[in-house]
Amino acid sequence: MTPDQLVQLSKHSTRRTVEPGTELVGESLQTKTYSNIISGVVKLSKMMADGRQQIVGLQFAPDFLGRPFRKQNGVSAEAATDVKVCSFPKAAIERMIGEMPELEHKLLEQTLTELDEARDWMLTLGRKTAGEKVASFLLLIATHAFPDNEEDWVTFDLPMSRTDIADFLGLTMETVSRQLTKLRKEDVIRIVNNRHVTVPDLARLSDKAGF
Amino acid sequence: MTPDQLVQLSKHSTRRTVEPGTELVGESLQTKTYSNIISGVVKLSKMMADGRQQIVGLQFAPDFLGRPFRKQNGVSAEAATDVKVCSFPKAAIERMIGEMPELEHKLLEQTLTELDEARDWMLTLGRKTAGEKVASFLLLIATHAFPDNEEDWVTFDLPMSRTDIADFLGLTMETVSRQLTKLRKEDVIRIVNNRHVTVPDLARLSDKAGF
DNA sequence: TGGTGTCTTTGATTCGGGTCAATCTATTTA
DNA sequence: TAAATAGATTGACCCGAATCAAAGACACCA
Repeated sequence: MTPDQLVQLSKHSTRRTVEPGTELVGESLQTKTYSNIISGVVKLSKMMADGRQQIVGLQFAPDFLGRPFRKQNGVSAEAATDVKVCSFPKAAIERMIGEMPELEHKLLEQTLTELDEARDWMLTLGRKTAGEKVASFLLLIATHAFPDNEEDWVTFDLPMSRTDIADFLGLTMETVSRQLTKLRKEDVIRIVNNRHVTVPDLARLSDKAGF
Repeated sequence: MTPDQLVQLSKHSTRRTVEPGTELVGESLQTKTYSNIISGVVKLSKMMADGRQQIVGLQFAPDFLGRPFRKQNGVSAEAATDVKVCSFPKAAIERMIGEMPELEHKLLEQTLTELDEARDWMLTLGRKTAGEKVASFLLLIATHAFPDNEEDWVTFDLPMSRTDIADFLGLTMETVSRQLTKLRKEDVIRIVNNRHVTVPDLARLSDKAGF
């Protein structure tokens, strides 16, 4: 959004910081607010009746969180890391959208981006091997953590646990762990402290991801 | 869209009917037009360098086809059945969107619907078994073919081949065939002529799909 | 200092779906 | 009517990832 729009919005806004695991949008509960992510990572997930879970998207700052004009379609949003959000009442947003067409346009742009990302991920889920999936995940985090990184290497913290990664990739925890070990042994990545990852050569990781 | 909007659009439109297999939006080629699907089914797919393919969405009448304000993100669109489309030049649409905010709103609505469907499918791809995947596919076609069917049974034609179904479900042709046979033996479905399917009890199919 | 719980890694085994190959069924063509 | 072709089914076997189980690593706290 433009600074102008943000100023307008901030009049009705409340800020808060939440811990990993906090439910931001309940699966069925009617949320009365929309939010902007200031910092941190939010995971969107769906669950089957028997408990099988699939993470269907990750949202990074400065994404918008919430569904104007829609009930939530069985998706729940939960903080993956510490997350700072800025929330406004549903009514305020919907009124503002009516007044400012650009706002709706921005929303369309973000939704189209999310749709593209969802479809990319469908290819990953449906057609890639476990090794390619894990590499794809690392690449996704690497590029989103530093969107305009120009170097051929990166270093970053994984925003989630092995179990969450598995739920994002349609694998088990054990398989994720084994594939990470494999990438580590091939020196495609280095890991310290289970969470901190260094990728010395992004092109090599990209190869492993199937591109 | 409203009849009014459609009349406006039709002034610049051209209609055509294409055969199954026709490429409607090339993966990289800059398409100059947007289209409305009048009838038929269009499949959207992504392909990896080595030929692995994933169908990432199906579009039915009266969906809109094309990406305003966007380059195509490596997705190609191809007629699955005979398809009637109504196309307009890119410039005409983008001008009209500027003039009529409702049009952009409609577009946002459709995009949100597609996003929900994509995320539902991610759960199917990532977490369901082969049997559940095939049942989910049949259910998807059944509900889209007759969106406001009130009966507990349906009968319809599959809009695509076993290979296409496999590419949609992240399976092989052979596995799709085996699972269809299994459902047939359990009398969850009946198939004549490879394409024509009857579902005598939608609730039972729904169970098989994992709901 | 040691204990407790959580997360991760590693190992052994199993199994669902893939691969390869043969057969069947329809439709088209001669 | 037969031959050719394309799509679908079925069978035998194999492999990648799941499952089950144990051990390691680390933080937190008594």
